Formats: sequence, C-alpha cells, structure tokens
Amino acid sequence: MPAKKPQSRRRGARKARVGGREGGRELITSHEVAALAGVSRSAVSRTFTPDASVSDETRQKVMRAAAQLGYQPNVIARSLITRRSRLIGLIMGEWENPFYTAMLRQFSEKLQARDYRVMLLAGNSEKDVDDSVRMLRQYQVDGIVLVSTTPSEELAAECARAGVRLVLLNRDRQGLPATSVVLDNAAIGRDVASLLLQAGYRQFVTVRGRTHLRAGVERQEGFRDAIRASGLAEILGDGTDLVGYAAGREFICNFINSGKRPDAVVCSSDLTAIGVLDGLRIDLGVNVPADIAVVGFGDIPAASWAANELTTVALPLDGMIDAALDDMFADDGVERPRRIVLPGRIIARATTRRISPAGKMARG
Amino acid sequence: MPAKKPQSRRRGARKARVGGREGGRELITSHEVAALAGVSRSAVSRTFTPDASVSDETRQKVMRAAAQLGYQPNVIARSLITRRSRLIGLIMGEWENPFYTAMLRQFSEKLQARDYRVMLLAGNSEKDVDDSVRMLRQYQVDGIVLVSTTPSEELAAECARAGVRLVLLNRDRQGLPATSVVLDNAAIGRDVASLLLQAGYRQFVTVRGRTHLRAGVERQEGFRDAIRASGLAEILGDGTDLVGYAAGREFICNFINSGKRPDAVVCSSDLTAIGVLDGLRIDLGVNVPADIAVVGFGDIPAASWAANELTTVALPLDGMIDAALDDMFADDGVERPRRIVLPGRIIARATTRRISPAGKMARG
DNA sequence: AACCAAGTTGCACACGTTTGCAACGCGTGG
DNA sequence: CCACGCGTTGCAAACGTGTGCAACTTGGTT
Repeated sequence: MPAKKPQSRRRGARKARVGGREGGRELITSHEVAALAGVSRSAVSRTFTPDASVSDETRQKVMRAAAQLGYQPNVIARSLITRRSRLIGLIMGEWENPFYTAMLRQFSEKLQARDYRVMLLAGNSEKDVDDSVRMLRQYQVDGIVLVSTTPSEELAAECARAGVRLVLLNRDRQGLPATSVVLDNAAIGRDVASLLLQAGYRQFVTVRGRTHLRAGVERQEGFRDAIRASGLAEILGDGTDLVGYAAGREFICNFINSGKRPDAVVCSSDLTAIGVLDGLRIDLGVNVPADIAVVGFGDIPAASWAANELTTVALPLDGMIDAALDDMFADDGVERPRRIVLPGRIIARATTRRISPAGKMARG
Repeated sequence: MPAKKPQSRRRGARKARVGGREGGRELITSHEVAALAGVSRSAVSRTFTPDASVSDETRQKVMRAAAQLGYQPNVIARSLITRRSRLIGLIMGEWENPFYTAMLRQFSEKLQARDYRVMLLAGNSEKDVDDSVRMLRQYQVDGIVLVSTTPSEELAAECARAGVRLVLLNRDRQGLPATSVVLDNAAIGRDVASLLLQAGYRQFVTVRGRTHLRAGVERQEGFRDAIRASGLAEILGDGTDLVGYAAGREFICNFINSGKRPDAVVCSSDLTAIGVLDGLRIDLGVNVPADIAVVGFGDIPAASWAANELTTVALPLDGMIDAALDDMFADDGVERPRRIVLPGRIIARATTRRISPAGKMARG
C-alpha cells in the first residue's frame, strides 16, 4: 500500500520538551480516543458537544474509549476555535472587608453554576487594575467583574470595542461603557437619619472611607438632607479616609477627647463601626446606645456577634450578584452605560435605642 | 501574476459568528501587526518572547505597530502550543474562616508576582473537589493548590501522572502524591497546654471543628499528652464538629449549664473561640480570664479587637504560602509525597491570665 | 576575492479542537 | 427502480500562536 494518506498529525516524534522538569506529561487527545473507538476525531468532538449529530452507537463507543483513557477535552484548544473561553475575570479591590470576600465566594459559586470559570486577580490602584484588565484580555476572558474598583476610561472603551463586558460592583463612574450595580445610597442615608432622629439622637458624626467614592458621598448627602429637612439635629463632624477597625477606634477616641459631644456615629463600614464601638465602650467608657448610638454598613458576620449587636444596613448580596451576572450574560440589546440600583435594608440591633412604640415623631 | 502563494490563512471571509450577540468582536492578531510592521508573524512572536533572536530595528517596528493596533498576544493560543498555561488552579474548601480568605488573597498576589494566574473554584465535599480538579485539568492548569480540602486518591494519581503538581494547605493525607504544607500541630498543642498549666488552669475543655481532620487530632493529642505528663490537670470534655461563632457560643452555654466546671476552653479556631468568649461573658456572666480562660487558633483580625483580646496561636501565613509556591515551581528532583511542616506561635493576650513572673512551675 | 561565523528572518508545521460541507447509507414513497 | 430526504460520518480548513530549520545578510578574517 503506497503512502496515500498524509497522516500529518504524527505524535511522539517530537523534540524533547523544553521546560526542564517534565513528569512525562503525556496528553491524551481526541485523536487517541478516536483511534481506540475506531471513529474519526469529529465523532469524538461531537460526542462531547451537547446537541450534535451523533448516533447512539458511536457515542457509546466514544464514551467507553474516553473513560478507558481518562480523556478530558482540552478547553484551551476548544476556546481557541469557538472564540469563547467561558472564563470571567474577577478583579478584587477590597480584601479587608469581609463583605467583599463573601461576595467573592458567591461569585465563584454562581459562575460555576452557570458553567463559567473565574480568573481571580487582586488590584488596588487604578494602574494595577488596568494591568489586570489587560492580562485578562490576553486570556480571552468573556467578561470582567470589578468588585470595588474601576479601570481607566480608555481601557474600558477598548473592552467594549472587543465585546468584553464590564460589570462594576459598588462603584460607578460617569460614562464608562460598563454596567454598574450599586445601592440606592441616598435612600439609605435618609433611612438611617430617620431611624436615628426617631430614636431621639441629635448630634451626629459621620465616618467615611475613601473620600472620593460616589457611594459614600451619595449616602452622606441623603443623610444630610434628611437631617436638614427635620430641622432638629446637627452634624458635628465628618471623619474621612478611615478604613478598618483600628482607624475607627482611634478616630472616635481623638474626636471625643477633643471635647466634642456627639450622640450618634454613622459609619461607612461595619469594621470601622465596630472600631468606634470598642473605642467608645472600652477606651472611653461610654454607654452605647444610651449615650451614643453607632450605625455600621454591610452587615458582616461580626455585626451580629453578642458583643457588638451592631445596628447596620444589610446589602442584598444575592440580588447584587444575580443582577450583575444576569446583565453580563444577557443578550438583550440594552445599550451599555447601564446602572442597576438596589435597595439596602436597616437591621436595627442594640447599638441604637429602640424607637418608642408611640411611633413616628412629628417632623419639623 | 498567477495564484502562487496559497495564502491560506485568509481572514474575514468567515461565516457569521454563532454566539448570537456579537459586539463586533474583532480580534487583532500577530498577523495584522506583522502586516502593518512589514515583517513576518515570526518576528512579532519573537518580539514578545523574552530572549528570542530579533534585531532592535524589527523589534521597534513591531512594538510600534502593536501599540498602534492595541495588540495583545493571545495567551490561549500560546499555551496551546507551549503546553504551559501559566494558570494555577485554587480550590477553596473553607470560606467562613477569615484566615482562609486572607490566604486566598496572598495566593493571588504572590502568584501574580510570579507571573502566574489563578483560576478560583469553590469546592466543599470531596465530590465537588474532584469535579473541580477535573475542570481545572480541562483548562490545562500547570498546578493545583487545595486550601483545606483533598481530592480522591485516583484523581490525585492522575494529576501526578499528567505532571500537574498538587499542593495541599493545612491538610494532608497518607500516600497522596502531593505536597502538603502543615503546622507542627502536636507542638502547638503542647505549647498551649504549657501556657495554660503555668497560668494555673487545671480543668480543660477542648472544642474542635470537623472531627476527622488530622490537624485537629494531632493538636489535641499534643495537648492531651502534655496535660497527662504534668499530672496536674484533667480534661472535662471535648466538643466536636463545631465550626463558627454561633456553634461555639451555643456549645459553651450548654456545657456550663449542664453543671460542668471547666476553667479553660481551648478552641480550634478563633471564630469558635470568640463565640465561646461571648457565651461566657455575655450569656453566662463569667469573668474571663479570671475564672475561665479561652484560647483560639488562627489569629484573625477580630482576635485582636479590644472587645476580645483573644489569646490565640498565629499561623505563619506568609511562610506557608511561600513554601507552597516554592515547592510547586521547584524543579528539584524531590520525590513527591512531601510534607513541609511549619511552627505556630502563641500570642498571649487577655483571655488567659498572665503567667506569674516567678517563671515555670515544676512539673509532676 | 573567498570564506566563515554570527546574527536575523521567514517558511511551514505543529498544538488540540470545532464545524461547514459533501458524501454516504438507508428506508420510503412514487 | 429511481428519487428523495434524513440522519451520520469523515475530511479538511480553520483558530492564533511558537519554533526548528534553512536561507539570507553582514562583517570580519585570511
């Protein structure tokens, strides 16, 4: 028989591998499976493709051969040709706050459930984030989720051009071609104000994280507006750029020691709120909530611990992530700068006085 | 000019894409860059390969063209041919415990620093883990890190055969062809016992998480042995399968209410320890550390909060991760079932009495 | 001028998969 | 007996890259 079939895909006749250490990395390909099953590579491929045209008989043969060889389709090769990696990039900006790690977990689980994989990157500064986005694009991710960070405008535009969707969590920036999932921060600010006013508190301090964040600003404005509208209370101070337990604790000690006399502290995260709480109770001997109230944000697990029983606002974690993913995978034609806003919910615990059963106070 | 060059790689004459929504996903390839720069595709490739043979002149031309087009090499295609994805799979078994999320963060940062990417999967049960491992192998990961879980033996063997290294964190199992990074648990158990004995505590309870875990067992045995050797103290009870704050709090309340009178509680995690602490102080009105001591494990941020000031054992997080990664990327010929054991360190805070300055008590 | 070494470049094959297209087998209705 | 349609199957061309090999250029030495 003359050498008729070119049979180009010879294996094994390769040069020694380059990488130095090589534990006999013998890859089993659809070719081997096809040979063993006595069919073509196409048949193997079709067997592993959900609704392709294969007879039950060949499917059986292929499955048997695949099982025997321990064959796993090479997703890398597949995605090279389908131009779809089923990979979603996830860039984490905030790690300290337990709320975001809970988010991370949910994301990875929910993406897994949708048969997507997550590629995780840590990025703090905007430069980091841009590098991360570039990296992810090199890996041909199908979409990118940014929790608590934003990329530069040009890079976002580039992603949009390439058809890679961006979803921002808890961040948004004017005109960025991305979907952002945010809270109705102004409403939350008003609700907190209303709760505190009804409980009889009048002298407020606010404690915020990164100053430039729109979420914090909006919340504070909602809060301020409600206070102002009531005509009953005033705001004594505003601590900014305070993140984490220690920052909250130190701030409140300095604040009180400098002679100010607030009767309620509103914080932008549970961590700082717990710091404030400990500062008040332990360092300063203040009675919370009788003398001073503390309100947090996020409802992390520690907020409900017996030692804290922190009044705080719960975020709709599940809803946020579902919204983010639904939008990411939707094939509706909604144009992209898109904003999904979800409500928060106040959890009144023991760091604020209970509201008198008489009901709402009269305004003004 | 007759059609001489086959010019097979025509682009653009493709059928409409399949995926439904397609935001004009126009991929820029080395081909385009080569054309613009007036060189061959090889030249482009070599420009982006660290020490390949390219003249400065062509490199310049290529770089310029690449920048102009916004070209990013396609890592997927690259790893198809290099058979190296620079992707490390990371399977998280424990999410509740902040210690592990801190670990996750470090991993992603340190892998990024080594120019590797991490693919994150959440796996709880062993079946989940096996599925995850299979998934990761489909994505051709170069290695897999398992934090706080183990795969089945056959799958681990398959990975070993394929040259995919496995590293287990805080877990190990006899004969699994993987590296495991663990603590010297027996020593930690002895150290805790010694601390408590010197501080004068005599009636102990231990509180553990998942019963079957070797780490917990070893720690407890080290502890027990030291107690027994001293001849001074006794162990009143052993709570098992208790994980998290609520479990610890509930357990200790029931235990004390059933009439037992321990004077020290040793926990297998900070979270349960804080639960125990709150149960004792808040629910039962016990004075810690005067009447009862509490010891945790892990030194999570909340352990150092003013309200807790928990005595605990700190884990060498950095050391563990460096060891894990060094081993993963080492090309020494060390044979694989390998065990790296690192020391823990007791952080004595305010939930145990200070040891009297007189120094060590006489043993026995 | 001839020669050689060193450096650079392009060709073409390979990586493992999907998929359009054409060919095939087969049963059925005319 | 042919035509037709339908369900399966294999061929071969992609996907975007790395890289051995041979060809070419260049510059220096004999």
